[in-house]
Amino acid sequence: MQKGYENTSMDDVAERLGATKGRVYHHFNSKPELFFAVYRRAMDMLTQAVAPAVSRPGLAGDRLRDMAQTHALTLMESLPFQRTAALAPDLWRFGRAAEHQATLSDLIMLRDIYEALFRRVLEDGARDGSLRRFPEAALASRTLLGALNWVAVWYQPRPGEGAAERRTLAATIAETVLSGYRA
Amino acid sequence: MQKGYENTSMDDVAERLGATKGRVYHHFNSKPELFFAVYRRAMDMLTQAVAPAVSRPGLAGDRLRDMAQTHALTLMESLPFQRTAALAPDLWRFGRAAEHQATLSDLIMLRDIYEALFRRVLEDGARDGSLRRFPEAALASRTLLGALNWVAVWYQPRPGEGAAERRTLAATIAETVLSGYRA
DNA sequence: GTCTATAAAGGGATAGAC
DNA sequence: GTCTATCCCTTTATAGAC
Repeated sequence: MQKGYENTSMDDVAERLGATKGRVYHHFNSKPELFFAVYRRAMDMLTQAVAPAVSRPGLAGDRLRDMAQTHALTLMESLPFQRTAALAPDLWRFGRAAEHQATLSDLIMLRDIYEALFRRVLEDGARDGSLRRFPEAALASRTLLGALNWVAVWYQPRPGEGAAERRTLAATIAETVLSGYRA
Repeated sequence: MQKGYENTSMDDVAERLGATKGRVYHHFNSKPELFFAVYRRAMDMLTQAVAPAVSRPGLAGDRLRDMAQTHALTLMESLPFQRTAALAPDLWRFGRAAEHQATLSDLIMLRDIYEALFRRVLEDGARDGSLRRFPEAALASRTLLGALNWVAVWYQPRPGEGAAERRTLAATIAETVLSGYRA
């Protein structure tokens, strides 16, 4: 999170653990695999937090607001994982080595599945009338997730900030994005 | 744009030019300075394209829509610069070396000034009634720019796409973001 | 499971010829 | 202004002791 993937050496990782590289390499075969584990966990946390709202009964507009709010909140509460993942949106840059292809496809699938949750609710909303009807749901879900994911980059906990403040912030973000900027 | 900053060697850059490193180093003192030049040009293109709409007469809501649309269009039409810049939002990761501090502060200032253009119009809109009133204009401008900048990551020209299609896409994006997702 | 020591490779940067 | 040749450091990864 602090220096980015490329500028963090395995020695840096070990030092943070108060150990040496041997320990790290005992648990992770390579530096990319360590990153992949971080990325996967970031996605897992998001999916587990957000999925319940997808299929809950009620208007799609309300579900989408809950999803957006939960997404923002989860970013804030697992920031080291989420910022690391958010700063590497170009996952394919690892793709040169054939050994990583399978893992990469898997992670990209996780991300696609996650984005599809939002697309689905957007489409639900077009049907039940609680959300606008977009010519391309993919475009709408991308701008929505773009606004939300950017939180992982700029968010920094304020001194003394607690869970309640974070929830309020997440709610404000969700409300802003869902309702737009026009009066 | 293709491999990211860290995974692109100076030899790669030279090869793309059909030359060798000597040529590159004749024009840029170091790899970071080459990146800084790319980043600066990306910001300059955005600022020059968007600034006119900021102080134009008319409702802030209309100006903000033009700004958003122009921003998205500029991202698409100068994608190699913009994606490179967008994939390095954590500029401070270059900051270890004292020699770069001045340049970095300068670039971060450019980015802040640019974001301030959006904040200013958001505040204009709160006054003239064409935009919502936000408790924190900074938060609103960030989610707005998050949605827009994400375009630089996912956008890929479609086969045969022309300037007209791009303008339409940019307009749709701006409209989506400004008006929100609710019906 | 963790350490020390070291191998092996890559890539940023420079010197000097042309 | 560009090229060739090379230096040198960083960093990934492994071997083998404990």
